[in-house]
Amino acid sequence: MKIGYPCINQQLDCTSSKTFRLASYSEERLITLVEQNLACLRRILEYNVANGLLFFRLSSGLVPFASHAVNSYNWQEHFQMTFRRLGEYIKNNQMRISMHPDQFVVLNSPNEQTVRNSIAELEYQGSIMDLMGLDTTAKLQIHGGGAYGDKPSALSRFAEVYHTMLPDAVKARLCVENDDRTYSLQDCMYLHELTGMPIIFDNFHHECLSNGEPMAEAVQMAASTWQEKDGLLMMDYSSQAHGERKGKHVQHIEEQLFHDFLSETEGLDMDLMLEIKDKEASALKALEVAKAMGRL
DNA sequence: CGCGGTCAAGTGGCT
DNA sequence: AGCCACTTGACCGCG
Repeated sequence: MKIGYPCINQQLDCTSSKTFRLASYSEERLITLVEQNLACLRRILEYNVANGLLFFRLSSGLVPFASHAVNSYNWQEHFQMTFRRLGEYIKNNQMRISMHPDQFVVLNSPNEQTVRNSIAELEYQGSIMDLMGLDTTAKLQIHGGGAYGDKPSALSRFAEVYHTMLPDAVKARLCVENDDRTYSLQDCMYLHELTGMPIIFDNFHHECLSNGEPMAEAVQMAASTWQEKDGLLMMDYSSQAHGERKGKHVQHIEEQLFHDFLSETEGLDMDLMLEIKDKEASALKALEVAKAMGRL
Protein backbone atom coordinates (compact mmCIF):
# COMPACT_ATOMS: atom_id res chain seq x y z
CA MET A 1 0.00 0.00 0.00
CA LYS A 2 1.20 3.47 -0.94
CA ILE A 3 -0.35 6.60 0.50
CA GLY A 4 -0.39 10.09 -0.95
CA TYR A 5 -2.19 13.36 -1.57
CA PRO A 6 -3.10 15.51 -4.58
CA CYS A 7 -1.22 18.29 -6.30
CA ILE A 8 -0.34 20.74 -3.54
CA ASN A 9 2.06 20.61 -0.61
CA GLN A 10 1.21 23.14 2.09
CA GLN A 11 4.52 22.84 3.92
CA LEU A 12 6.49 24.13 0.97
CA ASP A 13 6.46 27.73 -0.19
CA CYS A 14 5.95 26.92 -3.86
CA THR A 15 3.20 25.51 -6.09
CA SER A 16 3.59 23.40 -9.19
CA SER A 17 0.53 24.93 -10.88
CA LYS A 18 1.29 28.61 -11.24
CA THR A 19 -0.53 30.06 -14.20
CA PHE A 20 -1.40 33.35 -15.88
CA ARG A 21 -4.26 34.82 -17.84
CA LEU A 22 -4.96 33.89 -21.43
CA ALA A 23 -5.01 37.60 -22.24
CA SER A 24 -1.37 37.86 -21.21
CA TYR A 25 -0.17 34.72 -23.00
CA SER A 26 3.35 34.69 -24.40
CA GLU A 27 5.88 31.94 -25.04
CA GLU A 28 8.41 33.61 -22.74
CA ARG A 29 5.90 33.62 -19.96
CA LEU A 30 4.95 30.02 -20.61
CA ILE A 31 8.56 28.86 -20.48
CA THR A 32 9.30 30.79 -17.29
CA LEU A 33 6.26 29.35 -15.53
CA VAL A 34 6.76 25.76 -16.61
CA GLU A 35 10.35 26.00 -15.37
CA GLN A 36 9.09 27.19 -11.98
CA ASN A 37 6.33 24.59 -11.84
CA LEU A 38 8.68 21.72 -12.60
CA ALA A 39 11.24 22.99 -10.08
CA CYS A 40 8.52 23.07 -7.44
CA LEU A 41 7.32 19.61 -8.45
CA ARG A 42 10.85 18.35 -7.86
CA ARG A 43 10.83 19.80 -4.34
CA ILE A 44 7.42 18.27 -3.61
CA LEU A 45 8.59 14.86 -4.79
CA GLU A 46 11.67 15.14 -2.59
CA TYR A 47 9.51 16.03 0.39
CA ASN A 48 7.29 13.03 -0.36
CA VAL A 49 10.20 10.61 -0.59
CA ALA A 50 11.72 11.97 2.64
CA ASN A 51 8.38 11.42 4.38
CA GLY A 52 7.41 8.04 2.96
CA LEU A 53 4.52 9.36 0.86
CA LEU A 54 4.94 7.32 -2.29
CA PHE A 55 1.72 8.14 -4.13
CA PHE A 56 1.21 11.57 -5.67
CA ARG A 57 -1.19 13.26 -8.06
CA LEU A 58 0.44 15.69 -10.47
CA SER A 59 -1.37 18.98 -10.97
CA SER A 60 -3.13 19.46 -14.32
CA GLY A 61 -1.67 22.96 -14.31
CA LEU A 62 2.01 21.99 -14.72
CA VAL A 63 1.95 23.43 -18.24
CA PRO A 64 -0.53 26.31 -18.51
CA PHE A 65 -2.71 26.28 -21.64
CA ALA A 66 -1.08 23.03 -22.70
CA SER A 67 -4.13 21.87 -24.66
CA HIS A 68 -5.34 25.31 -25.68
CA ALA A 69 -5.19 26.44 -29.30
CA VAL A 70 -3.19 29.51 -28.29
CA ASN A 71 -0.25 27.28 -27.38
CA SER A 72 1.69 26.08 -30.38
CA TYR A 73 5.02 26.00 -28.60
CA ASN A 74 6.84 22.66 -28.46
CA TRP A 75 7.21 22.59 -24.68
CA GLN A 76 7.55 18.80 -24.81
CA GLU A 77 10.88 19.14 -26.58
CA HIS A 78 12.01 22.17 -24.63
CA PHE A 79 11.52 20.44 -21.26
CA GLN A 80 12.32 16.90 -22.38
CA MET A 81 15.34 16.48 -20.11
CA THR A 82 13.63 17.98 -17.08
CA PHE A 83 10.71 15.61 -17.47
CA ARG A 84 13.03 12.67 -17.94
CA ARG A 85 14.95 13.51 -14.77
CA LEU A 86 11.72 13.86 -12.80
CA GLY A 87 10.64 10.49 -14.13
CA GLU A 88 13.95 8.90 -13.14
CA TYR A 89 13.53 10.26 -9.63
CA ILE A 90 9.99 8.89 -9.45
CA LYS A 91 11.03 5.46 -10.68
CA ASN A 92 14.18 5.26 -8.57
CA ASN A 93 12.07 5.86 -5.48
CA GLN A 94 9.22 3.52 -6.49
CA MET A 95 6.65 6.29 -6.42
CA ARG A 96 3.20 5.91 -8.01
CA ILE A 97 1.79 8.80 -10.04
CA SER A 98 -1.69 9.80 -11.17
CA MET A 99 -3.34 12.81 -12.76
CA HIS A 100 -6.96 13.92 -12.55
CA PRO A 101 -8.09 15.96 -15.55
CA ASP A 102 -10.55 18.55 -14.30
CA GLN A 103 -14.29 18.95 -14.70
CA PHE A 104 -14.01 20.25 -18.24
CA VAL A 105 -12.98 16.86 -19.54
CA VAL A 106 -16.27 15.23 -20.55
CA LEU A 107 -15.98 12.42 -23.08
CA ASN A 108 -19.72 11.89 -23.47
CA SER A 109 -20.71 15.51 -24.00
CA PRO A 110 -23.22 16.05 -26.83
CA ASN A 111 -21.05 19.02 -27.79
CA GLU A 112 -18.38 17.81 -30.24
CA GLN A 113 -16.05 20.67 -29.44
CA THR A 114 -16.15 19.75 -25.77
CA VAL A 115 -15.23 16.17 -26.66
CA ARG A 116 -12.35 17.31 -28.88
CA ASN A 117 -11.05 19.65 -26.17
CA SER A 118 -11.33 16.84 -23.65
CA ILE A 119 -9.28 14.47 -25.79
CA ALA A 120 -6.62 17.14 -26.32
CA GLU A 121 -6.41 17.60 -22.56
CA LEU A 122 -6.08 13.86 -21.98
CA GLU A 123 -3.32 13.69 -24.58
CA TYR A 124 -1.49 16.51 -22.83
CA GLN A 125 -1.69 14.86 -19.42
CA GLY A 126 -0.71 11.46 -20.77
CA SER A 127 2.23 13.02 -22.57
CA ILE A 128 3.60 14.31 -19.27
CA MET A 129 3.74 10.72 -18.02
CA ASP A 130 5.22 9.54 -21.31
CA LEU A 131 7.91 12.23 -21.19
CA MET A 132 8.73 11.05 -17.68
CA GLY A 133 9.11 7.53 -19.02
CA LEU A 134 6.51 6.14 -16.61
CA ASP A 135 4.83 2.82 -17.38
CA THR A 136 1.06 2.24 -17.68
CA THR A 137 0.60 1.92 -13.92
CA ALA A 138 0.64 5.75 -13.90
CA LYS A 139 -3.00 6.65 -14.48
CA LEU A 140 -5.32 9.35 -15.79
CA GLN A 141 -8.48 9.53 -13.72
CA ILE A 142 -11.75 10.93 -15.06
CA HIS A 143 -15.44 10.71 -14.25
CA GLY A 144 -18.22 9.32 -16.41
CA GLY A 145 -19.34 12.81 -17.39
CA GLY A 146 -22.87 14.14 -17.69
CA ALA A 147 -26.10 12.16 -17.91
CA TYR A 148 -28.13 14.71 -19.91
CA GLY A 149 -31.37 13.19 -18.67
CA ASP A 150 -30.63 9.87 -20.40
CA LYS A 151 -27.90 7.91 -18.70
CA PRO A 152 -28.00 4.81 -20.95
CA SER A 153 -27.38 6.95 -24.04
CA ALA A 154 -24.66 8.89 -22.24
CA LEU A 155 -22.91 5.64 -21.27
CA SER A 156 -23.03 4.36 -24.87
CA ARG A 157 -21.67 7.66 -26.12
CA PHE A 158 -18.75 7.37 -23.70
CA ALA A 159 -17.92 3.90 -25.03
CA GLU A 160 -18.20 5.04 -28.63
CA VAL A 161 -15.84 7.96 -28.09
CA TYR A 162 -13.47 5.62 -26.25
CA HIS A 163 -13.34 3.14 -29.13
CA THR A 164 -13.39 5.51 -32.09
CA MET A 165 -11.58 8.67 -30.98
CA LEU A 166 -9.13 8.06 -28.15
CA PRO A 167 -5.46 7.49 -29.03
CA ASP A 168 -3.90 4.28 -27.67
CA ALA A 169 -1.52 6.32 -25.51
CA VAL A 170 -4.53 7.71 -23.63
CA LYS A 171 -6.43 4.43 -23.46
CA ALA A 172 -3.39 2.74 -21.89
CA ARG A 173 -3.71 5.05 -18.87
CA LEU A 174 -7.37 6.02 -18.67
CA CYS A 175 -9.44 5.05 -15.64
CA VAL A 176 -12.96 5.96 -14.57
CA GLU A 177 -13.82 6.97 -11.03
CA ASN A 178 -17.26 6.67 -9.42
CA ASP A 179 -18.64 10.15 -8.68
CA ASP A 180 -20.97 11.40 -5.96
CA ARG A 181 -24.11 12.24 -7.93
CA THR A 182 -24.31 10.66 -11.41
CA TYR A 183 -22.13 7.63 -12.11
CA SER A 184 -22.07 5.07 -9.29
CA LEU A 185 -19.72 2.12 -8.97
CA GLN A 186 -22.29 0.01 -10.82
CA ASP A 187 -22.33 2.50 -13.73
CA CYS A 188 -18.53 2.44 -13.78
CA MET A 189 -18.59 -1.38 -13.84
CA TYR A 190 -20.76 -1.14 -16.94
CA LEU A 191 -18.29 1.28 -18.53
CA HIS A 192 -15.51 -1.12 -17.61
CA GLU A 193 -17.33 -3.95 -19.43
CA LEU A 194 -17.69 -1.76 -22.52
CA THR A 195 -14.11 -0.49 -22.58
CA GLY A 196 -11.84 -2.50 -20.26
CA MET A 197 -10.92 0.64 -18.30
CA PRO A 198 -9.97 0.00 -14.65
CA ILE A 199 -12.10 1.67 -11.99
CA ILE A 200 -10.61 4.05 -9.45
CA PHE A 201 -12.76 3.64 -6.38
CA ASP A 202 -13.71 6.62 -4.23
CA ASN A 203 -15.06 5.54 -0.83
CA PHE A 204 -16.62 8.92 -0.04
CA HIS A 205 -18.42 9.18 -3.39
CA HIS A 206 -19.63 5.64 -2.78
CA GLU A 207 -21.11 6.79 0.53
CA CYS A 208 -22.89 9.60 -1.35
CA LEU A 209 -24.11 7.45 -4.27
CA SER A 210 -24.20 3.67 -4.54
CA ASN A 211 -26.42 0.69 -5.13
CA GLY A 212 -26.00 -0.57 -1.61
CA GLU A 213 -22.74 -2.52 -1.95
CA PRO A 214 -20.93 -2.78 1.41
CA MET A 215 -17.54 -1.06 1.40
CA ALA A 216 -15.36 -4.18 1.29
CA GLU A 217 -17.43 -5.67 -1.52
CA ALA A 218 -17.23 -2.41 -3.46
CA VAL A 219 -13.44 -2.26 -3.10
CA GLN A 220 -13.22 -5.85 -4.30
CA MET A 221 -15.40 -5.11 -7.34
CA ALA A 222 -13.19 -2.17 -8.30
CA ALA A 223 -10.02 -4.21 -7.68
CA SER A 224 -11.25 -6.89 -10.09
CA THR A 225 -11.06 -4.37 -12.97
CA TRP A 226 -7.28 -3.89 -12.59
CA GLN A 227 -4.92 -6.01 -14.68
CA GLU A 228 -1.20 -6.64 -14.30
CA LYS A 229 -0.30 -3.77 -16.66
CA ASP A 230 -2.46 -1.36 -14.64
CA GLY A 231 -0.80 -2.08 -11.31
CA LEU A 232 -2.48 -2.13 -7.91
CA LEU A 233 -5.99 -0.71 -7.41
CA MET A 234 -5.95 3.07 -6.95
CA MET A 235 -8.41 4.64 -4.54
CA ASP A 236 -9.44 8.10 -3.42
CA TYR A 237 -10.13 8.26 0.28
CA SER A 238 -12.09 10.98 2.05
CA SER A 239 -14.99 11.64 4.41
CA GLN A 240 -17.79 14.13 4.95
CA ALA A 241 -17.16 17.61 6.38
CA HIS A 242 -19.55 17.91 9.32
CA GLY A 243 -22.27 20.54 9.06
CA GLU A 244 -21.43 21.17 5.41
CA ARG A 245 -23.29 20.16 2.30
CA LYS A 246 -23.21 16.51 1.36
CA GLY A 247 -20.12 15.67 -0.65
CA LYS A 248 -17.82 18.29 0.82
CA HIS A 249 -14.46 16.92 1.90
CA VAL A 250 -13.24 17.23 5.47
CA GLN A 251 -10.52 19.65 6.45
CA HIS A 252 -8.46 17.07 8.34
CA ILE A 253 -8.50 13.29 8.40
CA GLU A 254 -10.71 11.65 11.03
CA GLU A 255 -8.41 8.95 12.26
CA GLN A 256 -11.15 6.75 13.66
CA LEU A 257 -13.01 6.67 10.34
CA PHE A 258 -9.80 5.92 8.49
CA HIS A 259 -8.99 3.18 10.96
CA ASP A 260 -12.48 1.73 10.43
CA PHE A 261 -12.02 1.81 6.68
CA LEU A 262 -8.75 -0.11 6.91
CA SER A 263 -10.36 -2.66 9.22
CA GLU A 264 -13.26 -3.18 6.83
CA THR A 265 -10.91 -3.76 3.92
CA GLU A 266 -8.45 -6.00 5.72
CA GLY A 267 -6.80 -8.45 3.34
CA LEU A 268 -7.22 -6.10 0.35
CA ASP A 269 -4.35 -4.03 -0.99
CA MET A 270 -4.55 -0.66 -2.76
CA ASP A 271 -2.81 2.67 -3.24
CA LEU A 272 -4.63 5.44 -1.39
CA MET A 273 -4.96 9.09 -2.43
CA LEU A 274 -6.17 11.21 0.47
CA GLU A 275 -8.53 13.84 -0.90
CA ILE A 276 -8.55 15.89 2.23
CA LYS A 277 -8.21 19.65 2.41
CA ASP A 278 -5.07 19.82 4.48
CA LYS A 279 -3.14 17.63 2.04
CA GLU A 280 0.14 16.17 3.23
CA ALA A 281 -0.76 16.71 6.90
CA SER A 282 -3.58 14.16 6.65
CA ALA A 283 -1.56 11.89 4.40
CA LEU A 284 1.14 11.73 7.07
CA LYS A 285 -1.50 10.84 9.71
CA ALA A 286 -2.91 8.16 7.43
CA LEU A 287 0.56 6.76 6.95
CA GLU A 288 0.97 6.41 10.73
CA VAL A 289 -2.39 4.70 11.13
CA ALA A 290 -1.75 2.29 8.26
CA LYS A 291 1.71 1.52 9.60
CA ALA A 292 0.36 0.79 13.08
CA MET A 293 -2.17 -1.59 11.52
CA GLY A 294 0.50 -3.42 9.56
CA ARG A 295 -0.91 -2.37 6.19
CA LEU A 296 2.29 -1.00 4.68
C1' DC B 1 0.77 46.23 -1.16
C1' DG B 2 -3.86 44.46 -0.19
C1' DC B 3 -8.40 43.79 -1.94
C1' DG B 4 -11.67 41.53 -4.76
C1' DG B 5 -13.62 40.61 -9.43
C1' DT B 6 -12.61 37.39 -12.52
C1' DC B 7 -10.46 33.59 -14.80
C1' DA B 8 -9.98 28.33 -20.96
C1' DA B 9 -12.93 24.81 -20.48
C1' DG B 10 -18.86 21.49 -18.16
C1' DT B 11 -22.41 19.64 -15.45
C1' DG B 12 -25.84 19.12 -12.06
C1' DG B 13 -27.76 20.02 -7.48
C1' DC B 14 -29.01 23.42 -4.26
C1' DT B 15 -31.14 27.83 -2.85
C1' DA C 1 -31.88 32.03 -12.50
C1' DG C 2 -27.86 32.13 -10.21
C1' DC C 3 -24.47 30.06 -7.16
C1' DC C 4 -21.56 26.47 -5.76
C1' DA C 5 -18.59 22.52 -5.94
C1' DC C 6 -15.47 19.91 -8.28
C1' DT C 7 -8.47 17.13 -7.83
C1' DT C 8 -6.45 22.72 -6.45
C1' DG C 9 -7.67 29.17 -5.59
C1' DA C 10 -4.69 32.28 -7.92
C1' DC C 11 -4.01 36.23 -11.15
C1' DC C 12 -3.89 40.91 -11.91
C1' DG C 13 -5.96 45.49 -12.23
C1' DC C 14 -7.07 48.89 -9.25
C1' DG C 15 -6.99 51.99 -5.40
